[in-house]
Amino acid sequence: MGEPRWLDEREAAVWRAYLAVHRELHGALDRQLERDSGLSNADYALLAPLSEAPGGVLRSRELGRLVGWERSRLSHQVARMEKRGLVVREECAEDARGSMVRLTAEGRAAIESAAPGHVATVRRYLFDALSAEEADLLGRVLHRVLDRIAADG
Amino acid sequence: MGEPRWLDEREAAVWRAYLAVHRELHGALDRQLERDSGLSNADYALLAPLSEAPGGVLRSRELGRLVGWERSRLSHQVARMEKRGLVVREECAEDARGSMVRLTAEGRAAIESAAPGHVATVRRYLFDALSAEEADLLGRVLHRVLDRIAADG
DNA sequence: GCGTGTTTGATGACGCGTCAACATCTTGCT
DNA sequence: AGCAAGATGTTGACGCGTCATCAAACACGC
Repeated sequence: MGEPRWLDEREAAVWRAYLAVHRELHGALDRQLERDSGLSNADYALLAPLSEAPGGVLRSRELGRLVGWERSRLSHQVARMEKRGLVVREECAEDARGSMVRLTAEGRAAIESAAPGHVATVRRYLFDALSAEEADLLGRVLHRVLDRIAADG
Repeated sequence: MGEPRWLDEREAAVWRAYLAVHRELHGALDRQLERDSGLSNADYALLAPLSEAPGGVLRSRELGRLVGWERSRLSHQVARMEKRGLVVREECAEDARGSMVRLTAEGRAAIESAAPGHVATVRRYLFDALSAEEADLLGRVLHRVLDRIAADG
């Protein structure tokens, strides 16, 4: 870390644009979800995999793996959602340490009412702005970045 | 919003990769800053423009404009940073409503010690993974997305 | 001058996210 | 069996971010 290579003007502009997109897109999605169905991004992130799981039930660990969250974050979010009746926690039969997270009828109704608008927003702001080739390239670049971060640990 | 066009598998994969990059990159930068200099991403975001401003002073409104934050967020963050001695708030001479945010010596020392490692991390995880052409394309795509979001309001 | 509407900023409440500490259970080694 | 080590989840504290609300001060028309 002796002599850093600073970002040149092009790179700095890309970085600022990335930060701005992060901020604006996250904000827009959050506002759209909240307005249309009273859900947050965090709610949606958990409801989506739960709604696709057989029976609407997932082991907590598996849910965490699917969304890429650590245990504490997941536990807090599930606690908030349980308080609002979107999910319930149940004991895990195979492993007494574990806990199962089950979608309630209310939770399923919420995700089903929220999904179309959410997807439409992602499409309008992101994919409608990209050609198919650009989307593919973006995907490749993103995976490359993920690999580099994962390689460090 | 009657019949939504769902994301196809390629698009869904790109979207998941975007969310993952967002999560991992933000986390990696946050950990690196915290470890190396006791700063957070939010601290860094404010210290950077302040350190480049003449005299290390900026009007609150201007600082908010530079980082793209709303007033409340900025006010909270400046309050936290003032408590830790990184900045001080002063009255604004030209406009009695306003407030000036001034970098302290401690704040300047913090940003100067943090910057090389922060830039190195951004470079290692993002720009070292991209060719120059890819970085340019990414910049164009990001600006297009920003324009679409801004167009909606 | 005097209202009226706008701009600037601060604050409290609440949800989100991380870290450290903890409790409990499983696994595997001896 | 017994014990150490690891896995799974929860909790409390604290920083981050948004929204709604408030207060103070400017701007502008009258």
